[in-house]
Amino acid sequence: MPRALDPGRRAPCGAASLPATDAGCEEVATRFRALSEPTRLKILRRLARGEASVSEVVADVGGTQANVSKHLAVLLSSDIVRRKRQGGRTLYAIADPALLSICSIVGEGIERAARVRAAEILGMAPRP
Amino acid sequence: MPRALDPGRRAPCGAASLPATDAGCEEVATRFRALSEPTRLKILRRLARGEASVSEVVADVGGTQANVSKHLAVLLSSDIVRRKRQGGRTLYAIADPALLSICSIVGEGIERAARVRAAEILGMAPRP
DNA sequence: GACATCTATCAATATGTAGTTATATAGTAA
DNA sequence: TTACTATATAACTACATATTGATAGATGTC
Repeated sequence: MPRALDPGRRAPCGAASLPATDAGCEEVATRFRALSEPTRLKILRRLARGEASVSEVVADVGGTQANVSKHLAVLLSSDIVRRKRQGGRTLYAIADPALLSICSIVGEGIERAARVRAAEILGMAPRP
Repeated sequence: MPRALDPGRRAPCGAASLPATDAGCEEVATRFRALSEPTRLKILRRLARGEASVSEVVADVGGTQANVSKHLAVLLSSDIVRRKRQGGRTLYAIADPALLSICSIVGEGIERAARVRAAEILGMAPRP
């Protein structure tokens, strides 16, 4: 049984938290791993503008068709994108709009960390 | 110059979105990669309960001290945790509370996908 | 039918990284 | 000083995966 039925169970309190179980940690880690490749983020950036076929993604992202197709398969198996056949083509689209919020939060965190680091370099708070 | 000053630039519209530049994609991917290991999520789950020394994290997460220390170094280099020396120990703490929201969103997405998959298995909509 | 296009997958290589063991470094206590 | 504890790092193995090229399968067109 490769997938648990209660993969993302979290702490009972209403606040945001990390997965409470080890199995939940593994499921969440798997999804983060799907988002941990620059090429896949570029693919998602293209799909954020609307559903697209594989060749359209290739034209936008670059690289070989085989590589893009495999990355799309990874995103599909993680339920990050969905696909449907349209004639001879396969149209991919983002399945979970919450992904965009996630990437925004991460981007903001990077900006904040960069500001902190810049302030340290400028002498406001020397590194311990 | 290993780090850009504007790593997470996003689209001008107020809505959440993916990084606009390729460099931004790589920075965001690096941070997602730091979150893509179950052991590191377990470490963060421990740190979410409060700052802790390396040996305390080892006692909670398991594994060898060397491995936990290396994972903490990965989280530190991604600005996900911060550390300070206290006598002979090193105390680690979560640097960016937004991480908890991110993990919650991912966990909810997994739950939603599991519900959809369960509904498909129960015959409501056979897989294409 | 033959042919072209689009997509998925296979095989092979190269790179990255998690884990272990052993060791080095730093701080504390005697 | 020596001894002990806590943490970081180096060397190594093993495994996962990103990438490419070749190819197979499916669909549409002639």
